[in-house]
Amino acid sequence: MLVFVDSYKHKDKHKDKEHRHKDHKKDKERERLKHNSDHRDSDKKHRDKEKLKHKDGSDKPRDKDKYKDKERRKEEKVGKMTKWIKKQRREDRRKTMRQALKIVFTYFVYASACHLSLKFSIIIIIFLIKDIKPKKKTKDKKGDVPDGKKKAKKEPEEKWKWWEEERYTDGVKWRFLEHKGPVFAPPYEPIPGNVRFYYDGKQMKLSPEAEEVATFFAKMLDHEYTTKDIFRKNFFKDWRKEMTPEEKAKITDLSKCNFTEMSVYFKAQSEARKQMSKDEKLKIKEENERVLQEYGFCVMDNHKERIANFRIEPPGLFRGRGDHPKMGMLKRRIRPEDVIVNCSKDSKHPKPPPGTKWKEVRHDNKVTWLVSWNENIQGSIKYIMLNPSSRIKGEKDWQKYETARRLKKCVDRIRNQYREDWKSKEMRIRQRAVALYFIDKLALRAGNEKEEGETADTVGCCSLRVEHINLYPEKDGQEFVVEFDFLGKDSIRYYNKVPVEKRVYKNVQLFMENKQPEDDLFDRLNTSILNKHLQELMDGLTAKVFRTYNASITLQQQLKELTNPDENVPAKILSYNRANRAVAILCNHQRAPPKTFEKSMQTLQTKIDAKKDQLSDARRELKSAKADAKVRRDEKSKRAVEAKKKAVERIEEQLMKLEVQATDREENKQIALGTSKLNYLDPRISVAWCKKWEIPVEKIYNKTQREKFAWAIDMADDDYEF
DNA sequence: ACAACTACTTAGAAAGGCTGAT
DNA sequence: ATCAGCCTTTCTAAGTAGTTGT
Repeated sequence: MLVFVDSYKHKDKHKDKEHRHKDHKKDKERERLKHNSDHRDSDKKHRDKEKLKHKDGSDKPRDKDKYKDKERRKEEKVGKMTKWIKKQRREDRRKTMRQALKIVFTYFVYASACHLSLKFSIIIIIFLIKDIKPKKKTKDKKGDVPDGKKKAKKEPEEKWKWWEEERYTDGVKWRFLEHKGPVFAPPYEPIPGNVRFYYDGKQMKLSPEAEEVATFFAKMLDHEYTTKDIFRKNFFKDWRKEMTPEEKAKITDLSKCNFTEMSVYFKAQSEARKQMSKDEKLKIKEENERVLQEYGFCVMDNHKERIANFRIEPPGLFRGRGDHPKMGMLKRRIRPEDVIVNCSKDSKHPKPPPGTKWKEVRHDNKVTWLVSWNENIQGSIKYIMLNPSSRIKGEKDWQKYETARRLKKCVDRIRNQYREDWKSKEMRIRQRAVALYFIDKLALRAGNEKEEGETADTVGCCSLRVEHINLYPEKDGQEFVVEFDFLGKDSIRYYNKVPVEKRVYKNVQLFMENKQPEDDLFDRLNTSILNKHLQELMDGLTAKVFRTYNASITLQQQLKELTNPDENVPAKILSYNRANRAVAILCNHQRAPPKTFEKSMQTLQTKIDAKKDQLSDARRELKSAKADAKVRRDEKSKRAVEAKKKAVERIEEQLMKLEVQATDREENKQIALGTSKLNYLDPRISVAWCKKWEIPVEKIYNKTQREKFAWAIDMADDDYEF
């Protein structure tokens, strides 16, 4: 909670903006509440309470220019907004009119065909038209949506700026929560009779239960998973559990099972799906949209918020990452009876599908999830939660970066501290200090201990084993080199050779003494000891804060270093990507090189070559035009020279762009930028950079990312310092 | 002190779908 | 109109870290 005191101080200069904004907003709120007058009394009470909370804050003198500038920007915005709203209303009226005309027309066609009387017709028409408008109103009421959201498919007229409101401080996550519950996986559709399964060369009809599990395997037949022993063993064991006694008796060897017809059938199905007509595709799209509108949103504290994963995971075969001991196991189908629903007491509770019951309905506002269920592979709990653009996720994200910024203020002290601790008499303190040094310097993850045999064998810092490191007194001209080679999260390999300080080197040497390769390097340390220590050094400090801090500070430094003010926009963006890349490398965010990488690189090179040819042609033409102009000395040839010059410049620029693109892509071959961008880089750094160099923020963040980082885009100025 | 449980963030792969070239 | 190639979205596994119970 203390975290926010800080951030609020920082926000002082935004405050006047907030106030003006709020008045405007209040009016809107009032209007909306009028519309929703029948919507839950208690809810309204909360809102009133909330409103009271927001009234505090004082006006402090501040930088005049900035103030003016902001005001101007805001006015522009508001002006645009009203224009937009008006336009929407106009369009709505037109739409209504068109709708009415259509109904009348349709009716008349029908009426004349049926020879109905005019009087009767008029009554009917009046009735029909009357129905157009009220219908909309009921819709608005129901969804608790600021109107315009549904009518206009584009952006709703004004996004809720939750970051300008006060937060809950008492561990309460919400006061009101209403949703429709999860969407369940569609029931199993048996395959047609002509798609057969063979056991030991003979056709065999499977019971629906066994057949369903067989199809899971058949769908994965092309994947190398299905060739792995553990996968096959786990699958077969779980499959047999679904078989009838007869099937069980007969099917005893997986290698005698022939799933090819099923596999071919599913491939044909997906092919057919691709070949569907536009109309059919549109229909599916519309249906998906309908489901999204119904189940994809919830109401949390008076605001409609997007849900991240409203669909319950369908049954299938578990696919772990890396060498997972449980790969191939059957992930069972989740039924309403497995599901716990969380919502507020005074909300309209979601209904379980007809004839079913929820496992439980609870009203716990100390948590953020809407739905949970137990998963059968690891025995863990799965949740349905909100989208990253939601208040509840955004606040937390913002808070995360504020904690990292607080670390920035005391990181020197902490670094000095752990350097001191390398000399400690106590082994546990030295281990702690060395581990922390690695976490800080190399951005390693904390490394919780894991239950053996339950998951793939991966490690983080605290769980490193002797076998994961090698020591070299000297390597490649550097002294005291530690070589790391281990599998980290998602079984991604971490390989790095780092020269370290002598003291660290000696310590590691000592930690490794008299140990087997499979022994823990830090035998006196675990994540909870480390985090407890960190907590003492700074409120809210944990191991992962170092990753966030180092990632963000690296981005900021790299941007300062790499951005060349004289370069054009694409070149600046390349610099941004390079800064981003430096972070991704630090955090070891890797990806499998795209399957089409070589090819796409080649086509790009072809394009570059073609562009080069084009450029030399253009240059030649320019030369001859110049020569021509020298001889002729008339207006026309002069103009021709100018035109050629322009053409050359244009082509030069295009070539530049392509070359930049090629460099960017090549450097990005095995590196994934997305993860750091989404989870480690304070978005305000990027936003500030964009503003400073007048780069449209869309060049850096796509639509989803802009939604997630709306708070940062709104509040960061060009001079923001992490 | 620790193990087990819970809640939430971080992660890469795969699927989906858009777009510009042909 | 089609299709490849790319970016976006979805999916859900795999982490971190706090809490609870023994």
